[in-house]
Amino acid sequence: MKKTRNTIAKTKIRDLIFSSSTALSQSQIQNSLKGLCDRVTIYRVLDRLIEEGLIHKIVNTDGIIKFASCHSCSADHNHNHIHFSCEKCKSVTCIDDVEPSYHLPESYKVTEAHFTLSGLCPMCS
Amino acid sequence: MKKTRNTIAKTKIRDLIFSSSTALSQSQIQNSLKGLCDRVTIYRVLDRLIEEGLIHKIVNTDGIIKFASCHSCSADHNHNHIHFSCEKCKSVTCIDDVEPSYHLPESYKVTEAHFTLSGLCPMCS
DNA sequence: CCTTAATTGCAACATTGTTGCGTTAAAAAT
DNA sequence: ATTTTTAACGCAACAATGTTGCAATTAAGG
Repeated sequence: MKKTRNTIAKTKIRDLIFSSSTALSQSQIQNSLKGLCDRVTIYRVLDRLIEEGLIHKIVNTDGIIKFASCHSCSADHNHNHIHFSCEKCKSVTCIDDVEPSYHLPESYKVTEAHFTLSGLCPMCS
Repeated sequence: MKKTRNTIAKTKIRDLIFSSSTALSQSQIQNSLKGLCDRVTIYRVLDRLIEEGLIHKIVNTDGIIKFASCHSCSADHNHNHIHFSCEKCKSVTCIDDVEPSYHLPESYKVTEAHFTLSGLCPMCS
């Protein structure tokens, strides 16, 4: 595959996501960077970080897209863990090591599970 | 609360959603209506139908927002059922009567569960 | 039929995300 | 250390989705 380069923007964005306890949206990242790079660059860097398997994309219950680091899933790269979305502070957190269970009619072929619980996080409750 | 009126647009949109086996997006509805009303009106009608408890909003795994009728949940109005999102035909279906199970640290207060499985639907597999 | 306020259309705007293209700058090669 | 290659960048433009204000329309009750 293509070679990738380590640029200032990429390093900063990766560090931001990895040091955050909650998932970050593109706009949150943009605000943190305070003009370090163009808006478009952030989108492209995020795409690359996903391709490289360093972060994953989360679609929140309100439709807002967030990005979080892959730590627990680095081995088999499984994103089927639970996400928690706080209705008050809007934070999105990956709850590792808790896999949801379900059952479905045979006729469906499941490849991925997206499971988000919403309510109040420990900070807000 | 405010009184609501039955308009042509509202009736048509409600019928569309109720007669569909899968959840519909705003753009799908707009295409079906073929200029019956303005784009803005569709958004406002959808908001009203949600307020009235006739339909519910689903955020799909790709971030696209869809709307489906409330049938099984009319009694206690519970939307904590599973949704299935087909990766091929992009259809979103409510799987009724199947509630997912999970467990979470005590410190979280859960009010809603959003559970979507993606893969291939019976038609596409 | 008349009244009133819920609903609509239109224009304008905001946000989010994408694409093309010429320029810049990592990182390998010399 | 300098040159070369091309990944990555900034900028402008565009597209899709959703929201808001306001004047005009119209459903529904009296």
